[in-house]
Amino acid sequence: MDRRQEILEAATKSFSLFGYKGTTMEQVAKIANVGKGTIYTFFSNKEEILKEVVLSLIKEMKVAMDATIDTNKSFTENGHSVLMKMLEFRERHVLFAKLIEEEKELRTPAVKQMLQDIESEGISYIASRIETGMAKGEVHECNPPLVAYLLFKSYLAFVVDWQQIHDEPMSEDQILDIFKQTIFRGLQRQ
Amino acid sequence: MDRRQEILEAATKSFSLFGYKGTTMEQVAKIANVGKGTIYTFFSNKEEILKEVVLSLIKEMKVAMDATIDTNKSFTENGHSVLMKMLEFRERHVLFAKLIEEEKELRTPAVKQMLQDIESEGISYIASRIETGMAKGEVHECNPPLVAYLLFKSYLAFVVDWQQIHDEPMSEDQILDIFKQTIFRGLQRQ
DNA sequence: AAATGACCAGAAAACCATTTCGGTCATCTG
DNA sequence: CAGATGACCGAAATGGTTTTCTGGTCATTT
Repeated sequence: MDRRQEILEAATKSFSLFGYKGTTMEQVAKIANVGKGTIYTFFSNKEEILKEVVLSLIKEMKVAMDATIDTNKSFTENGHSVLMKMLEFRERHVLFAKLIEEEKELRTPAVKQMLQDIESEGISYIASRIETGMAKGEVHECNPPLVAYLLFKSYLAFVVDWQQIHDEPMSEDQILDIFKQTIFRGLQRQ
Repeated sequence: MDRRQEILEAATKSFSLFGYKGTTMEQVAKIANVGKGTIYTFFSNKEEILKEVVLSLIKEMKVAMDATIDTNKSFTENGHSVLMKMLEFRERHVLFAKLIEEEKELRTPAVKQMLQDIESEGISYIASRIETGMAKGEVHECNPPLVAYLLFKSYLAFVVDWQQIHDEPMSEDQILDIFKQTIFRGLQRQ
């Protein structure tokens, strides 16, 4: 198998297990069964590896979001599902969750940047959903990236922030309700 | 003038200047022109002083929000003004800004708690506005605390988070637009 | 009776010796 | 001789020890 790929997989494993900071190049080399120097013939530095690993992560996330979309369902239903899937992915995907933890605890700048990139990709995805909704006439004229940003941050607030203050997490039904009563109702045409 | 009040004012000054952690009891005593021991005849400990100081801060914030409300204006207009005022207060009020900075940099637990309390008071205030809007029939039936939470978090996202990624802050007009097109439209009756 | 500041114990800071790690490159090997 | 390797380097992180600082107390003073 090609060495470049082996290194990427080794790095993914190690990042998932020990985080970015907690991963040493020696460690990656050992898992990938290559010498440390070999890594540097494929990648210019540790951060480049993280970038590439995160690129796959983003692809995975998009696949997961694509899978939730049902063309027969309404914009609201699909929008809700996609946003919930994105946030589920956030906490279930081992590497993703590890990076979030690391950003919170260690504040590793490289990790912060990566998380922003992932977030921004997620928001773009939502924006494209809004655009198709607009094209279909299901959704009012609006600025899709802004509305996508609003939706993402709002969902994040209810799914993630909420349970950090209140004892129990909000149920998905409750979340759907509140958004149907507010943002989705505002977006819906007529 | 009464010593208790002097101590509170001294503490407010010092907290504003040096933050909670950066303030020593000796410092407060000196500014208040009392002996250190005297402080403990009025307050059981440092944290109690912070709590009391924050109580005034909350009062100030409520006064500022009350002042923006114009009973002739619509729910949307008032809601927007109140939320913007709250966020303006957040960054303009010296002590408030200092506490936010301290929470971000030092993560002082006592400060985190205080900020949560302030936030929760702000949200309650919005919730009460929504209730009166509902009573007037201007706003759809809904769960005011949840909607208030949504509004607060969304405004925070556009006012605070936005400019941490994008180069320039979003203009108030843009913010009003996006909310008119989404949440406020969803809330508005007919 | 109220105020005070010297005092104490534990927390934080400062210091520094030692280790670790990302990245390089002279050497090796197939 | 092209590609792989790991010993090596300087910078950064770690950890352990000493010193300083600070919240809170309380015997003494006013």
